[in-house]
Amino acid sequence: MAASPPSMSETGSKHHTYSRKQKSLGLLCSNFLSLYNRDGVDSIGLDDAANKLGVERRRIYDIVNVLESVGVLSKRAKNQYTWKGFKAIPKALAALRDEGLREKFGSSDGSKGEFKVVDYDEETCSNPDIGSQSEQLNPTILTANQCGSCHGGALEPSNPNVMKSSASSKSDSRREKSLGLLTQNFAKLFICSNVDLISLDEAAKVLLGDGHNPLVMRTKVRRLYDIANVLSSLRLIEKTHQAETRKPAFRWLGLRERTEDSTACPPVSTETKKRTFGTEISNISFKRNKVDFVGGEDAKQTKQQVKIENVESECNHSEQDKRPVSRNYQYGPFAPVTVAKVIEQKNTKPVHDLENLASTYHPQYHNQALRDLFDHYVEAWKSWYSEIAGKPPLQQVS
DNA sequence: TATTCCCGCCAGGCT
DNA sequence: AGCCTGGCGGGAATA
Repeated sequence: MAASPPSMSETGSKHHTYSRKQKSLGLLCSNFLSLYNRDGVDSIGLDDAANKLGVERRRIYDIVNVLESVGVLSKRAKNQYTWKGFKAIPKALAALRDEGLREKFGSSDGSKGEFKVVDYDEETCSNPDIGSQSEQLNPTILTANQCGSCHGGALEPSNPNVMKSSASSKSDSRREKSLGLLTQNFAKLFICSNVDLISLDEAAKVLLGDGHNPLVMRTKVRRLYDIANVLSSLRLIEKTHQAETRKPAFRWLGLRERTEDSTACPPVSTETKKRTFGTEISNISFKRNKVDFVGGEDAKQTKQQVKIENVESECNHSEQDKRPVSRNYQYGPFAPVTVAKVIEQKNTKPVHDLENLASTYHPQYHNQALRDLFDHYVEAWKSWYSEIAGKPPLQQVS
């Protein structure tokens, strides 16, 4: 349950303590995005990011890996990443979808919203999975069938059982557990199937196949939390609850929205949602039990329980595609200094870029629904861009 | 009590 | 050898 914000926990009343919310990965990610999502940014140094954000490098790696897996960044060299920006997301997602389909990932079994993770193989790769409780999580079913067709990026041939020849099975094994790959597979759960809502437990099960043991599951779920936090900052997903069970779950937002007019909705104030990442204080490294002297500042987020139920109506955060965090983003006391001035001066991206992109990159889905979906994405982005382009600079909140 | 997820150890790879 | 990466899981904060 992490969903609702308690009210008082982090208020100043807490003289003491450490509040994990202030150091959440999601918040850090939001700050990261705010820091670099602007014109003129091309490369990002990890040290620089760590310094500016006041966190250790280790945390930056987590963020960067997830962002890279959805296209926002790409690695340029050691310690250096290239900022691709949000505009790269549609393409990255489309590629994932395409790839997932090729892998038959998430092919639905006809019935309803269920995904069924492939018995991937069919010809080349035999289904490895499950047998061994040997412990190793069976390399994700998803990746397993990438043999051969896999291409660079985070998607690599994986399952050692399947691709046994590989010399570096060790590093393959490491890679197949990588946060980046897991992120992509997690995203595929949504974009390659009609699943709209899934709990991290379920996601872990799906991603692990059936032969999971509890420890492996637990670890995987922890990672999924990390990923979910970052994706939430990107507003690619949002946290809600499953209707009946009330179990916490994540809903895919993707790039939809705005299609069905959501103009009425208030811009997604990042602060309206429960533990929405990205709204609170920035990260800095205080030890867990150290005094939390920033406490009071962010307290104000009185949140309301997420109204999950009305899922869709949830006004679509028209903002979502408006791109996350960057605008009306709030920093806490440790906000990167450079950000404030920067935020307001970024918003003009030519729509035609999008058009080019759309026309150059128009995957040939065999399935009409998918084609529509792609077009849908593109439209959403176009309107977002044009909207921004026509607006005066935003104001910095706080 | 269960869920969420920060934190930092430490192994593997690279320079 | 030293630095960079990043998997991993303990255990504390939160719900």
